[in-house]
Amino acid sequence: MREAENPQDPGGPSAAARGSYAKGVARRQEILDRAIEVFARRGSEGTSLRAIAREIGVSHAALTHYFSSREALLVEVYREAERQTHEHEPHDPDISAVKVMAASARRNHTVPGLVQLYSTLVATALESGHPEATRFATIRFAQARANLAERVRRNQAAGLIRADVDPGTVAALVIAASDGLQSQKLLDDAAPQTQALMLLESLLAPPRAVEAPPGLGD
Amino acid sequence: MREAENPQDPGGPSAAARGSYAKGVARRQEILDRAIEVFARRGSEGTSLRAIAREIGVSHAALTHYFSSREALLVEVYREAERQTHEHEPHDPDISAVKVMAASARRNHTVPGLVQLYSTLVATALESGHPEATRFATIRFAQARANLAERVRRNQAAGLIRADVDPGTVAALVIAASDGLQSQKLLDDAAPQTQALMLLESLLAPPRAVEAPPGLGD
DNA sequence: GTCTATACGTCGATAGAC
DNA sequence: GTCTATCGACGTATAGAC
Repeated sequence: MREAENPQDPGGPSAAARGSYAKGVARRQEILDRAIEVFARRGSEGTSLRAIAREIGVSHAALTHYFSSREALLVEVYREAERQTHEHEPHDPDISAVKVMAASARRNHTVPGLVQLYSTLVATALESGHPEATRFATIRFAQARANLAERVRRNQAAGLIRADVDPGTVAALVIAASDGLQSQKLLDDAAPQTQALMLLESLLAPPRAVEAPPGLGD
Repeated sequence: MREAENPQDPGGPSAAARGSYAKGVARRQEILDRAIEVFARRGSEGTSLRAIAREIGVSHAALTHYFSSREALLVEVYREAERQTHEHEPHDPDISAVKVMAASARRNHTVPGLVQLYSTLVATALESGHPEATRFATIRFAQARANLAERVRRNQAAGLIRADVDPGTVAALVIAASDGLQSQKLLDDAAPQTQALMLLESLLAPPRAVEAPPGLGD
């Protein structure tokens, strides 16, 4: 998803392997880590390039040496924060698609500012003229749908999800529900986020498990 | 989903609140109408206070005479645009909750920039320090959930929706799915927005209609 | 390669003249 | 009621120090 078109955008692991950028990569990583803290601590008041730089103790211009724009930095901050919270994840291939998204939502909720940042990035991506956010969100949705659809197929083979639904459609629905519920929950803590996801899970279960006692259906 | 609680006032200046300045109210409405056009025509490049004012032909300071802040103007523009697209709506009380949201989504999609504006407002509302956007989004979600839950109850009484699901939870799920799918669709026109909503509709239908051939179940 | 200093144009908000 | 003027903060761009 990234290409190293210029020296300030190492992106991939190959940049570190080159050796001469080792310090720069480390510094870049440090900036990212500090930026995540700033986001968590200051929320929407820490999102400006100058505010982040101020808290880190460098000039705002220095940040543009490592990130091509504020938007690119925001995208990287989100990616890194999410990577860190997801990295010690058990990934059982037979957990249901809804449960995977619910667990992801629960983890995201533990990082202050992360859901807000995600929401901002998606909103930015919808506007024209913001190629970095747009690329981020487009790729993210495409990957999420593909991964989740594959999981739905496995779930169907395992009898966890009814067989008469299209995996790609289920994936889009589950992602939309999870995203939308996270926003509702943030605005109103009483919003039934978990219940709604559990409801979706039960609706997607094979019919006999939900509505008829065993031995009657077939 | 829609409400017409107070079309000309929330957060607004004293002119509208006092009600005695008919010309001021008319001017305010004119500004709103022109602003909607600007949004549709210029998208994300027309959202600044100064850009809107430039297109309308006044100074940006003039806009702050009618709207307490850019954010308040944006909220009013969204409300007004939605009101205009929803106003000749048939509102059959027995249309399913999902169909209502699907129809709303379809209408919103016909107004350029409207979904983007909504997404921006919600993202802004999630950040602290933006009381006008936060109030807008909070009220909107609360009202939408209440209205939709009531509709779900009617749908259940009419046998359109299975009786063993909680109306409030269904409402939150349907709203989240609809919102999330609109974003996905805007980023990738191939996203199965309609199919996913139809899938949700069918999953919410009473079980016997979906999963067992007649004469077997009961 | 890393970073500071500086400048440019735009932004939302506000004060005060007419 | 609307303007002009001005403020501080923003993202971006560039020159050049080390």
